[in-house]
Order: sequence, then C-alpha cells, then structure tokens
Amino acid sequence: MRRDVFQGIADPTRRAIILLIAMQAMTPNAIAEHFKTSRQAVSKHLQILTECKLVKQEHSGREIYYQLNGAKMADIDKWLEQFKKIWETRFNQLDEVLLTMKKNKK
Amino acid sequence: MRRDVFQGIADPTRRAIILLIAMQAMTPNAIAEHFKTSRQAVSKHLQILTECKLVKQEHSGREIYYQLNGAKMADIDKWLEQFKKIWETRFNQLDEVLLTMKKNKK
DNA sequence: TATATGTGCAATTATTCGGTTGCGCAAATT
DNA sequence: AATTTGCGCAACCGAATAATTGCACATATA
Repeated sequence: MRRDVFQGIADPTRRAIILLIAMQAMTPNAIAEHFKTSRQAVSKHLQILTECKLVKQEHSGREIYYQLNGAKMADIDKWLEQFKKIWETRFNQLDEVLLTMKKNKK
Repeated sequence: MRRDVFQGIADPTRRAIILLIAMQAMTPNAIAEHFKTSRQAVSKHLQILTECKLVKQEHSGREIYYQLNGAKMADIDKWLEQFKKIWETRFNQLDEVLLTMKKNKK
C-alpha cells in the first residue's frame, strides 16, 4: 500500500507518537507505555509511519529504536508553502487593483 | 462527528479541492468539473472540510461559493512549529555538550 | 539449556471512508 | 405556471482503518 505523509499524521495517536519520538528515540514497548492501547497497536502505527518515511528504525540487539525523520516532516511544510505563495500573489494583485484605482482617480 | 484539520487534509482529493479554492472561491459544480468524481462526492468532501473549519461558505442566490479559511490552515503550521522548537532545543543541548567537552579539554 | 523478554506478523472484528445513485427543495429561467 | 438548474441529504456498498488477540522467532538472561 502506498502511504503519504498526510495519511501518516491523520491519526491522533500517531501524532502523539511522532511528538514522543521527536524528543527521544524510543522502542515500541516504551512508546506503548504512554498510551492505553496495546503494544501491537502501537507497532502497527509505527509500521504505517515507517511506510510513509516519517520514522526511521535503528536496531540494537533485539530492541528497535524508532526515531523521527525530520526531513520528511518538511514535506508538510512544503505543501503549506504553496498557499503562502498563492496568498502573496493575491495581495500583489490587490496592490495592483488599488494602484489602478488611484491612477483612474486623478 | 468531531473532525480535525489533519483529517481534513488526509485525502488527496480534498487537498486538490483546497488548492483549487485557495486560488478562487468556487461552487460545488465548478469544483466537480475538475475531477472525475460526481458532484455529490465533492459535496461530501466540502462537508468534511467545512466541519473542520478549513472551508467557509458564501451563499449567493442558489449558488454556494466555497472558500478556503486561511486561518485554519495556520493550525497545521502551528503543529509543525512544535517540532522546530524541539529541534532547536536539541541543537542547543548539543552546543552545551560541545561546550562541556571543550571545557574539560583544557 | 531452559526461560523470559522484545518484537513483528496474521487473523478477526467493528467502524469509518470515499464513492454512487436517487431524491427533494429552493432559486432561476422559459 | 412549468421547467431547468444548483444544491444538500439519505441510503447503500466495497474498501480501508484502528484495535484486539494469538502466535512465531530471535535475543537476552538464569
């Protein structure tokens, strides 16, 4: 299944997990302790987060530390950037309109 | 049903709709023309976007113009801000570590 | 070696999601 | 007044989602 970042952050539990491991890389068990759901459920969320590259694994013996992939978080920022540009353009157009009005006035 | 912004932007069609009306407010029919889905399907997406306040309506006779609520888009930006702060803190801590190492060296 | 621990994976279930179709209603058009 | 147009709403359907439970397997620990 093809996942994207926006699907990754859609679930509130997953956003909480992201926030947790943003501060410190953690194992599934350690993460699960912070929630009232089972470890397996957390593991599934981690799988989804891994699929959309929001999270990276680091193996250490039998433990697996999950850590946030900051670069992928930037994808969201990038998407938002689009709208900032659109709004800027809007304002520029508004400026032009005002300028034209001013010209026609005199 | 309680919706949040992240659920709103989770679906690719909805993101496309958001982008469309970001440029110009549009009616459901006009929006639907840009996709291969039915008007009713688009209407459902608009309903969801309205529920999470990402979109506002403006009635004009029997037509309804949907426009983007930029303020709500900022919610996403706000959420991302958290992580930027966490990362900054991380870097500051790294600075401290390097500083401590430097001190111990001499 | 036997046991405990950390993990992923498969099967199951209830719920939600995205879509279609059909309908009713109010506003425009004829 | 009759018809067309734009819209929301409800019923329905197949697919995806989130969560639970049970299991298998590798790595520590006794």
